[in-house]
Amino acid sequence: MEKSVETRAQIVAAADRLFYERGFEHTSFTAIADAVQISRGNFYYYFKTKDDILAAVIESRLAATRRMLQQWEAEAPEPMGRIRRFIHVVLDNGPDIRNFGCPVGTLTAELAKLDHPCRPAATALFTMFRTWLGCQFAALGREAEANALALHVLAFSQGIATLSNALGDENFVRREVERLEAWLDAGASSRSPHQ
Amino acid sequence: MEKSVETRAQIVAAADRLFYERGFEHTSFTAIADAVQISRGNFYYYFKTKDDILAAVIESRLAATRRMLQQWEAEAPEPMGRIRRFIHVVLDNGPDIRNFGCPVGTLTAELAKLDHPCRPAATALFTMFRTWLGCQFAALGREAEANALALHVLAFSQGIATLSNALGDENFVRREVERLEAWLDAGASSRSPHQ
DNA sequence: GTCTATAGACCGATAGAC
DNA sequence: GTCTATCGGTCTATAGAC
Repeated sequence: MEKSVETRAQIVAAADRLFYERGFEHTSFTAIADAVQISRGNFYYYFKTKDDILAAVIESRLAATRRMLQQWEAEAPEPMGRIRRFIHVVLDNGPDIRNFGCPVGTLTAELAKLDHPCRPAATALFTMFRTWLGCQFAALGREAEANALALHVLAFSQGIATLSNALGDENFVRREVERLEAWLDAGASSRSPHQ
Repeated sequence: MEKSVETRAQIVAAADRLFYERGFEHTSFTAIADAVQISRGNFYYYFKTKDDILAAVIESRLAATRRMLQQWEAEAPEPMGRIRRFIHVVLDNGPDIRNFGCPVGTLTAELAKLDHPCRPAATALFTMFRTWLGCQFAALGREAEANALALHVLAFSQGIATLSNALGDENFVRREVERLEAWLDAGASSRSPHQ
């Protein structure tokens, strides 16, 4: 029983990475099974369909994101520092994003095109960030616009990730991160700096 | 001969749309042939491999983009109006972007994950917009930062498109477009409005 | 009779599913 | 480990215009 839990986790971890690097559809059962070094027969003991794996991967990402946000909260007690933490993700994960884009953005885009049943679950990843960012802006006394500000930060980051992936220009990423930080700093001190 | 050119164009048009709506990999030969109402055998008379179709589709998109930019230049003689035209695309194509994302962004992201030989060609679509936007900013007297400003507008639009597709929130799109326009207006009057 | 365009049988490989 | 469907891709046959 202990072993089965571990194997399952390994499958999810391998699928998670492969879905990110190659895309969901382009990743075959065989590729996942090979990565975990188990037979395809054994594989079906854990997951019956490919959609089941995807659901598990998304659930795992949701849990991982929740943990990451909690850690950010612990490490940065002030809302500004927390938001800055989020903004810097695109720099911290620079190489991955340059190679494969944002894991959230690219997955939701793919599932939208596939009209996949797991699409809402993937969207929940976005919502989790939005809610969290919204809370930080609310804590800054911007309750009324908290959601809009959160979405702005989210969208800005997505744009950076997309172009980083397309052009591979690290300087561009740094420049835009600075721009977003400057916007953030200006906004925290004045009431409505960017209308 | 005349007929063949027309059929070829129809194939490219159908593939273009299907690649956009369903993604490149998820679109089969059969699906394209069905859309054009020709047999699969006839299909191979025009294109030998799937990559050939993709290359033709990208080339077609490049040509279409070139035409669109020229039209914008004709319709809006001033750089500011032209840039605004670009910014408004995300509103003009609202439903498509909500359903399928940005055609350029989602294609480059997919090809990056597939490590596809056509990836550079797809990136050229981005570069075409960047160059054009850069020219407009240069015409505004911002030669030194023209490229950076162009990339900012491009990234911002990509972010809007990604979140529009993920969340389907039309109000968000309008809000962010206004924000970007405000940034543009502020930037044109002052030397360096955003650092 | 040649050339263009079309159709459809057919192939090996591999996918997901059980 | 086997099954079936479908994938991208190849091949040949043929219909009609010139």
